[in-house]
Amino acid sequence: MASAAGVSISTASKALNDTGRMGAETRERVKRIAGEIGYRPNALARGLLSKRSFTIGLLTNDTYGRFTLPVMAGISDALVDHGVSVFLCAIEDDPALAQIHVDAMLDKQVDGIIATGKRLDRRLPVDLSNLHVPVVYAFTEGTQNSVTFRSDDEQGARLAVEWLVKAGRRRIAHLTGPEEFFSVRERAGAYHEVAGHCEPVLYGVWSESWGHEAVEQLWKRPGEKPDALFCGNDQIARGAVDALRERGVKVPQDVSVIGFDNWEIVAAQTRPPLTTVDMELKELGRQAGLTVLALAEGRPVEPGVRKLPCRLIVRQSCGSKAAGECE
Amino acid sequence: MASAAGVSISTASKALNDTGRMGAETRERVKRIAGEIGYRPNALARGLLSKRSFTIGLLTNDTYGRFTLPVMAGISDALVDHGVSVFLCAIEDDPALAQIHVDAMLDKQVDGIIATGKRLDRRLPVDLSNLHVPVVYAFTEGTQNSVTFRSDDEQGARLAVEWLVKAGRRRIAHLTGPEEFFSVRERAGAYHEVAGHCEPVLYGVWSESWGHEAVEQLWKRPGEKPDALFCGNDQIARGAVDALRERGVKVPQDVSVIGFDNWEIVAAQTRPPLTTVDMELKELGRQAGLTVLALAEGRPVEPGVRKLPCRLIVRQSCGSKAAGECE
DNA sequence: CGAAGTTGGTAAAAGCTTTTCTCAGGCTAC
DNA sequence: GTAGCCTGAGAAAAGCTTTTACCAACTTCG
Repeated sequence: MASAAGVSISTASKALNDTGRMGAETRERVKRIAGEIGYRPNALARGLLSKRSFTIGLLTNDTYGRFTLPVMAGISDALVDHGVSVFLCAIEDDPALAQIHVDAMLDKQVDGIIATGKRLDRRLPVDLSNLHVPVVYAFTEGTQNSVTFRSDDEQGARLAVEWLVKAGRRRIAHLTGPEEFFSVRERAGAYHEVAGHCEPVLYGVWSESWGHEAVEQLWKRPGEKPDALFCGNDQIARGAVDALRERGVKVPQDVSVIGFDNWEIVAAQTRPPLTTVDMELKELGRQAGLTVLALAEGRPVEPGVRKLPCRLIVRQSCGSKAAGECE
Repeated sequence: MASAAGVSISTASKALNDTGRMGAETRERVKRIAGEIGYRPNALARGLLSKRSFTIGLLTNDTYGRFTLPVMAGISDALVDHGVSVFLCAIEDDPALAQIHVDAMLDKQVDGIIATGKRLDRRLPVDLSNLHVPVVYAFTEGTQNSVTFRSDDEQGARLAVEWLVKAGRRRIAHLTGPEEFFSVRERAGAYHEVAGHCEPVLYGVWSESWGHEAVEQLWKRPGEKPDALFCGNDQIARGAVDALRERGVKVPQDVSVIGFDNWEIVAAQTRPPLTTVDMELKELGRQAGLTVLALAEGRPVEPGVRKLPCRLIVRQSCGSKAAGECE
């Protein structure tokens, strides 16, 4: 114990926390000795008293970590300065497992829970609505009166299509995932608003092979071919780019392609590298982290859904305006 | 408090923990009431006394999560039954950040730490050798007298090359990553042992474009072309397969290709899907978790490096023996 | 010089469990 | 009938911090 090294016991606490009255010299001495012997207060004991464990839980059903990892990075980034550590709990759509993890976190007196997933329109398989700790939802559907952070897919899609239009493209097709996904419908809606109904929307699945196949379908049709493809995610875009290359269609000279997600492993390795929409998941995580912290500290937070803007990542699959490759 | 509902205070503890002497009827009653009011003991208070927090830390510098996520899944899988939760700390090769996370974990009295990374021959940028909690290394280089789990890359490579040989391939080339990687040298060594020195080893970088370029190099050379490629990872393999397709070389009919890592997003989306070597990282995580738990409980564990066997995942890029496609 | 205020520090309680000790009452046995 | 034992349950301590209350000594002022 640090106090043994110094002179007292409760004085040590006050010295280290800069509270209470005491001689400046005593305070300094205690601090110095504490530093020398590497004293660090026991967070368990502290938490027992303060009702704050400086710990939060991150619950996710995203096994691949495609969405969870950036969110986690943002949370951790925002909270490490506040001394908060994060329990990561991967529940694989298994309600029983989810409940076990939630119980374990509550037992450990987490200050709050962030729920995240892989889909904006699905709930985690566990009810978090009546916990006595704050819950924030990020990239998953929240409950009534909760705080939910999500990407603004409509704005992201608009960004992409407007970029294509500005580049002079007029026959912009949209290849995307299953229509039952909320974000698919949102992105398609924005696409229609900006591009009109000149080209069809092709719904499919989230895979490269679907992107490949969709291009086959489009190019087999009679009449003019699209001069741009806005794809629902990077995998579809990659499949599309591969299919175009095999057909001898040049990207970006003949056709511009834009993806969605900015999943580097896919987007950056495509030839040419994909221009794509980044959902800024790290920023989303950062805000979710700060919000759950605010709630844990009792600061008021307005409930509701916060849409965070996406950002266009320009690579070579579309060419840059500056370089004039899109023209 | 549960005791208020029941009759006493310390009796409640004994009832719930099945310790001490007391009437069977009392014990049952306390348990029943505890269940009814949903009483759950405070893990902080319990940990303060027992010196066990039922919490461990996972330290990683693998930002993508390619290696960390499966390891984490294994750890969590093994430890959730024991009531242990996991702090995930992503340090990005930043010693200061790493130290902050380690300190935070120690403050929170973690029962142990698992260090993991993205490379077998690199240390994390923080010294964990003299902590007063057990440390286990998984997929990263450990310290003297530590327990380290790693994949048996030699055995994995042998598995792959033997499979090619059994399939009748004789001119097996090896495209791989930078020679300074320990696992690259180990895999190349095993390759040489099994395949002889019939074909060269092409060292490069861990990217698709290198796989692509390596195939160009090989096929530009005069003389017979390889009839199989053993690639250092799935990305290289994917680049190679793409290059072969563009040259009109059929996979797996003309050339068999095997990758390494079984990174599903790459391996399964390649056309044809890649046969590849899986390092069984989840199992590795499971064992690391059980080991750190054993150490935390004071059970003796032999120090040293444990190599875990890899497994061959057969997809279509090599054809299966059974289907006779490799012949 | 005595009363009031200031200063520097300690003692104690609280937070929640678990474990050990103690105690009161009922029982057995001599 | 009483000494000793067993049983069931409560009291208390420990684990580590923080906070509040308190106390002794010293200073200041009338």
